[in-house]
Amino acid sequence: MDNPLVRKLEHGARLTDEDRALLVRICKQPIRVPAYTDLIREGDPPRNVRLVIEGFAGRYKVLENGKRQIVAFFVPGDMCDLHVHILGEMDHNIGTLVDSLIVEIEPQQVDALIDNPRLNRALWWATLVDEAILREWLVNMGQRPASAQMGHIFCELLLRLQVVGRAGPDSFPMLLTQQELADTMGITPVHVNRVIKELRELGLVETSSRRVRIPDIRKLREFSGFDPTYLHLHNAGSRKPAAIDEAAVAAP
Amino acid sequence: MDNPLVRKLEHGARLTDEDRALLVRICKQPIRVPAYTDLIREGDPPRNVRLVIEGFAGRYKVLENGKRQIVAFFVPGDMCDLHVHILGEMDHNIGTLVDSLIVEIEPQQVDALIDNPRLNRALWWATLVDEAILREWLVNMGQRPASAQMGHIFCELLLRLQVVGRAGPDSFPMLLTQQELADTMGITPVHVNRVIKELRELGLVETSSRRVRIPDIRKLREFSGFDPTYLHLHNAGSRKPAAIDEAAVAAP
DNA sequence: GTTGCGATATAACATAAGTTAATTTTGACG
DNA sequence: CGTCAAAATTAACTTATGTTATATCGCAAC
Repeated sequence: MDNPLVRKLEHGARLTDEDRALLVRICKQPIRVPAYTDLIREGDPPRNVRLVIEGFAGRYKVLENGKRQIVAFFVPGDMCDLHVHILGEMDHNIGTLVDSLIVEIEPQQVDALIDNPRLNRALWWATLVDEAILREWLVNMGQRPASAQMGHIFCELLLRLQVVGRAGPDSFPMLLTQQELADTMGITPVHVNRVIKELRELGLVETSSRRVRIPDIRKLREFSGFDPTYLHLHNAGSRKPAAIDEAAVAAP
Repeated sequence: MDNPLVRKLEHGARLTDEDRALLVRICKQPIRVPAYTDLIREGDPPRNVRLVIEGFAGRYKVLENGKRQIVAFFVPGDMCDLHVHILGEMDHNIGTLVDSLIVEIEPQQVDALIDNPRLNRALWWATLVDEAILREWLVNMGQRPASAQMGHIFCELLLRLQVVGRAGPDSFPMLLTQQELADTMGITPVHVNRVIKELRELGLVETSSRRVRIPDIRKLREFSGFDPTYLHLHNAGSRKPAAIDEAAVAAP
């Protein structure tokens, strides 16, 4: 089972084979979307729900002065709010950051999902985790120096990508440019570069081409103040899927 | 009708008199809670849902080094996540910031709410708006200088308090200390003070004791980049309650 | 393999915000 | 009305991050 949506939602509820089959059915026929393509823009009426199958996308807002803030990442298995249609107007953009495979979920498919109590629970879990991530990003920006903030983002990405089988035990593909990391962290690209250099010199991360390796996740977690509790991967209502490096999720 | 929950949710869905009566019934017998009292702590299993009737509360996280980040305000009419119980463990604290009146909502009351389609829609609306506020705070911290960030927070508070009838046409009670504003903005209290001084000198805000007055909301909005769209107060599925100063919500 | 361009890297300098430490104001209480 | 502690204010100095500019790298297209 390599469906990222199934892999992710296993953490939110105990699913049956039928539940999984329904999820897999929904992921049929993803659309190929090039990098830097907006799926939906600020001001639009919310259309279909989008799900990332492969690739990388982000939510972002652009200010009057042209500055951009990325407020969330979408990795495989992540979808935008199931209930956006309740809001009359998008207040932010969602766009791909790399070439991606995207599924459009139609309203009646959404209904099929939320009419299923286990899937409904799993989807609520995903919503609550998305909010928790937003809160943690706020803590990250508000209280941590840029170096720790950078390390924290790397820890989070490693774990989230491991959950859906898109990362190795100590490394993950880094498809974002330093400019995009800067727009995520609220700092300049020059400073992103300085800070990555610092992490490299401290032996906390290694960067080869398009990949980040974390030789000792415990050290980087300590350095960054990363506590994975907020990702709620050890949820009571779920089984505990394997394939996540235990050091990455262990209680501090 | 002075029930803040009803006033708020009118913006999320068209309610019937019965819906309102149910909401009012739920708000019976609030508990008096002194300032600086935690309602729930990080690590706790989520208990009852909490609703603020009067006063002011906040969500916050505390770091190892003692630093605190406030990640959300609760004004009258705001409640914490209806479905927290899905998560096994709180990943943040919720506590009062001033003397408050709080309602504890029991699970069967929560069920009564979400079994009502209009209220369910209104509560989903509130959830989505809470997320939108988090995103806007992230933009605020990441991309705006502290002075604009401060102004933005004042604009948001004025509007949110007006919605529930707790603010005048151009002013609202400021019950937070500068330390608390600092913990919200991710800056030091000294800098909060500098920045408020700047806003005062620019004629953008006036502070008398325990109150913020905004003589020209248009100017402060412009200065702060505040666009109230993210609060989704002009929602298609709702009526448009009066009592909000139109300059505060008007499209930019 | 060369070319070209975006991404990364680095340097030198500028500034917003942090730190520490007084001083003054405010408001609760006797 | 006077006392006191917490909050607000201000000053002087330090530092993290921003700005601008230039140089190098890496990879895709030829």
